[in-house]
Amino acid sequence: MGLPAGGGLSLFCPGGDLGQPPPAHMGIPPPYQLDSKLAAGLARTPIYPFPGGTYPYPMLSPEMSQVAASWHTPSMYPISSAASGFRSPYPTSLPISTSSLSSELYRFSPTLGAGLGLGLGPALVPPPSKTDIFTHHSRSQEKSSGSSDKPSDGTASTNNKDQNKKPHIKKPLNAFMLYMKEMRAKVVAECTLKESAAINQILGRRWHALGREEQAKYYELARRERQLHMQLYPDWSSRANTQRGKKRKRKQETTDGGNNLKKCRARYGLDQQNQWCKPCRRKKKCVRYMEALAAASGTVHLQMATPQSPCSEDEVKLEELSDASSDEADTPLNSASSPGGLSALSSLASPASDPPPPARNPVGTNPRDANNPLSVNQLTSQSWPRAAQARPGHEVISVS
DNA sequence: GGACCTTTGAAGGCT
DNA sequence: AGCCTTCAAAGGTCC
Repeated sequence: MGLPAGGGLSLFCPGGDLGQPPPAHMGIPPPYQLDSKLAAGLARTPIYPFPGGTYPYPMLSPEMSQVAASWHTPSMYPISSAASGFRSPYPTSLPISTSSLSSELYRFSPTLGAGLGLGLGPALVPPPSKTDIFTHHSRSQEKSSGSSDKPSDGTASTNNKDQNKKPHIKKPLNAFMLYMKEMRAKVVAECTLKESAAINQILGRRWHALGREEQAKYYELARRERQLHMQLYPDWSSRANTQRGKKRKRKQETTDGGNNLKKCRARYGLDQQNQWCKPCRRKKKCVRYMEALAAASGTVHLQMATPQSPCSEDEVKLEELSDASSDEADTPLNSASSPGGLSALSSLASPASDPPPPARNPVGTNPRDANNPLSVNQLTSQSWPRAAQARPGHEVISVS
């Protein structure tokens, strides 16, 4: 990678000195610093030409808010009808007390967001899209429930059908999902990107670049989302979704130890597809990774790097990972300029699935990271969190 | 038609 | 208690 490793670019999460830390559940990360590698990674991807790796457009710009607000007038969000085209997250045929819940249905109400002082209400209620036109359960539900035949039709009949079929009640959106929904269109428009995977990477970075206050808004919205969801579906639990017979993803069905991650993509990124193995180019199982797994033979010795700083530890981890992959490819993962490296770094610098307390230690100094002896799974999971997520079998990176 | 990718966060299960 | 897994959204891509 010919990218400058340095550049002196460091990204600081603003708002580090906010007087009122958000609730622990909000998972607001502490001010984090991305090292030069990550900075380079942020700036690297030619398909995401953000100057300096940062997104040049402000969050929730007035135009955006106005445009978004114009999408929904109060009449557009009848709770009992999705015929307006607004994508209701909840089956509209449910007995919802609009009087009691109207203030809670911020996703249905353009005013609640503003009432919260969040300025996000409109953004959470984007105009209907082709897949977004019917319900919160636009895709998988339509797929699973077969209700996609007439998504834009009146909801009453369709919902009755869904009710008969015990419609799939989706999880409430978390803060990041809300943020994604709001910002995706902008990113798509500005980057002329359409692939969600790439867009989500950008959104993930931008999410971390958000200030605490900005993130707090989304956490608050997510919290209300959950509250509303609980009110609407008191008996619902996320487990119900997993038990509804919904088809598991293929990667989870595989019995290859869950080690079917597309490693080349993660390691080399979209801009280095020439480094990918052939199966990866065809979105198949990564043979390199499978070979590495076979070579690893299940014994791994990942030594915990002495965390001098989050960045240095990230670098060490990346070097370890690059060492682990050195037998698979010529280009190690030391530049962090690939989405994989960036992903790893970005995830390392993120609260990820471990929402930190407001005063959470930086990655690597977190008691969970340093004080506790890390298992291989832990370390690999931290190094490649999403990869670990996609690997039920907890793939092991051989470093020894 | 469905899985996959990719992101973060929430929740539940498991150890 | 802590870790792990799954699923939320999105749309292009591949099989």
